[in-house]
Amino acid sequence: MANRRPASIQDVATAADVSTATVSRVLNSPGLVAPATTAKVQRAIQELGYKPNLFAQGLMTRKSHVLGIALPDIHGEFYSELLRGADAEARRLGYHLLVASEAHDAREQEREGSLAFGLIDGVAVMITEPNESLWREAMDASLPIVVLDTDLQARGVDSVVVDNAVGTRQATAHLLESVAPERCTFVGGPTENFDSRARALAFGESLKQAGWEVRPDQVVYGRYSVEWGQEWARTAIAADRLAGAGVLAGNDEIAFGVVLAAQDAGLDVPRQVRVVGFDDTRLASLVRPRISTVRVPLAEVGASAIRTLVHRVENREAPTSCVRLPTELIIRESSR
Amino acid sequence: MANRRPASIQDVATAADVSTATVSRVLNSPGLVAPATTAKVQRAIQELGYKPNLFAQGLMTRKSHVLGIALPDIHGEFYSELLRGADAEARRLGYHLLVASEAHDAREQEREGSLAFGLIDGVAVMITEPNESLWREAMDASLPIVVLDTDLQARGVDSVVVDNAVGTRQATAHLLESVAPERCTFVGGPTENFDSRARALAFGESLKQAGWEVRPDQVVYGRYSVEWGQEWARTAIAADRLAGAGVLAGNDEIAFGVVLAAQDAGLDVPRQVRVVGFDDTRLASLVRPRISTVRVPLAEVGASAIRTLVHRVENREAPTSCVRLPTELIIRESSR
DNA sequence: GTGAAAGCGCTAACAT
DNA sequence: ATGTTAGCGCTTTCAC
Repeated sequence: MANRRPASIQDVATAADVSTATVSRVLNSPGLVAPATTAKVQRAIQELGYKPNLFAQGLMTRKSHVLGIALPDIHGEFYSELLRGADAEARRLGYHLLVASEAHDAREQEREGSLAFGLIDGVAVMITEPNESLWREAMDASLPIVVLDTDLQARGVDSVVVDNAVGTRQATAHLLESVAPERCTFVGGPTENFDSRARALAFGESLKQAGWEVRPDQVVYGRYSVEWGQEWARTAIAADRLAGAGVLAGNDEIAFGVVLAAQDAGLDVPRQVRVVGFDDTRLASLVRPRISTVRVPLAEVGASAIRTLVHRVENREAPTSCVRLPTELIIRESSR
Repeated sequence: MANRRPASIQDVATAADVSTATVSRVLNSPGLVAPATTAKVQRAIQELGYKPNLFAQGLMTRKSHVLGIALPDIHGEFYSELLRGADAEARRLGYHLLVASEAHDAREQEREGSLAFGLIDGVAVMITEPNESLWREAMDASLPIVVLDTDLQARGVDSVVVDNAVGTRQATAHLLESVAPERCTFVGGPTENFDSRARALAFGESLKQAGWEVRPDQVVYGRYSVEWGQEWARTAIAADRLAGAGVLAGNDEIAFGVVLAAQDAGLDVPRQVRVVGFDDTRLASLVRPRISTVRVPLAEVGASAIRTLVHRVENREAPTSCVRLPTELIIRESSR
């Protein structure tokens, strides 16, 4: 408990009766040093409980093995799952993860730099809406960067995106099996949100292919919340347009909101209203009726981001990449 | 874009025609330097876009302003909310957060040290079950540490815990208003889990005060999952013991599982079965019937942990503290 | 009020 | 195969 200053490389060198360079070599380029010496050094390291000082190491190598990840929010199934995937992958690759949710104080960040730039080797930032601030900062710092949710490959930035189109098309087609195109609606999240727009677009195209030109009220935007789903559903009920309708929601929460409102109005799901969500979060499979949804491999998105970032960090000159992750319709009780 | 090596303190000193010491003072002890000089230096800093190198800084000061947080898992409403609170508070206090979920590879960790010890100024670790490994490592590193969910104040470790007893008593009393003590059951999480045990204990005591000595089958342990709730409820139904019963669940997921199983068996909640959950996660207020629950201030737990940790970091000699956060019964539809 | 100089602990040439 | 040495960029005495 009477803890002294931790052992330095010099202490080890002295104890093993070699130079600090040799100790360093044993750690960083084994094979460059004779087996006998290595053994001596290892023993000294063991005995002294030596751990390299990461600051000194970073000062020389300019690497910290810490990666930043900036998310719009850190909360909820969605981000939480993404973060889990990122964390696991980072660990697997020998890196640590520094988190930052942008939500908390937009201006505070501007001032100080939300992530410990200078300390991290690279950063994964999720950009769900047009918003230059953070990634510009990163570019300025010429820090390795990968963006989530936006394809910036053309601008020379590694990207990881979700293939919203495929899943949306599957879901829409599925809805069209039992609902006429003019009775289908996409109830999305925020207008500005990239995913929202991409899903809305694919939804519209699918209807068009089915020979129907979408009316404006068939694609609506709101928020990613249960409340918004309920809100929309209530107005639809008021206009007597929910019974017999098919709904593709922007995420599972919205879908659940629609289900709730429908049930409150005495409408049976799926018999009278068919609902499909998006993301395949836990909520969708927990509630009754279980909600059909377009599965998004959230953990894999996080993992891919980290994998891409690490590759960039260790290989600054590699060509810019864009990983596109698949989505897939999961049919449950809410739509059949 | 043709980014050169970032400006160093030396560059600034040269540009401002002062010594590096002065630049350092301007940054770290303003007031020690003349206004005119300060201005000159500030300008140079501005023009060169100078940012102190955190490694060099850390090497001298032995502080990184990075805090570690180790959670059993990073996923789900519970941890996610806790993490959110921690992140916000850390940012507020000028620190960054390095996350680590212990779940992923117990042995991997052992080898390399899961958190970047040596890089972080302190660590908050959540200990939900007896498990020495991580916190022992931290103690060895004589790193400031705060534990969550376990009161280790007596052992000289700052702690942040939740007052399970109060909420549990409230919940039990509430159940007893409409259910006989012999018909009440606590359906907990893992046996080893500290919260589980504390809640079970308080549950037992409450019944005792109501004049009833709990039977062994009135306190059961399992997992923190919907499935476990269903599982337990099904066996209770099979034994015809669920109708007319009151259930205090170890968390909201278990509670929801019980509700689901009850409904599947044609039992009405709350009329025939009264259910109270724990934690007050989003799930509890989303589903129907809305689930009564004992609210745990998760975000505040995270925030408190960080606050305590920062205090310890900046004040190593302060007396050991234990923050006890209140819990509170929230009555919703599932129990009235 | 400011400068000179000594490290913090490490890695990476360059010698040997 | 190993030792010597020169920094990496910063803070902090100690002089002036």
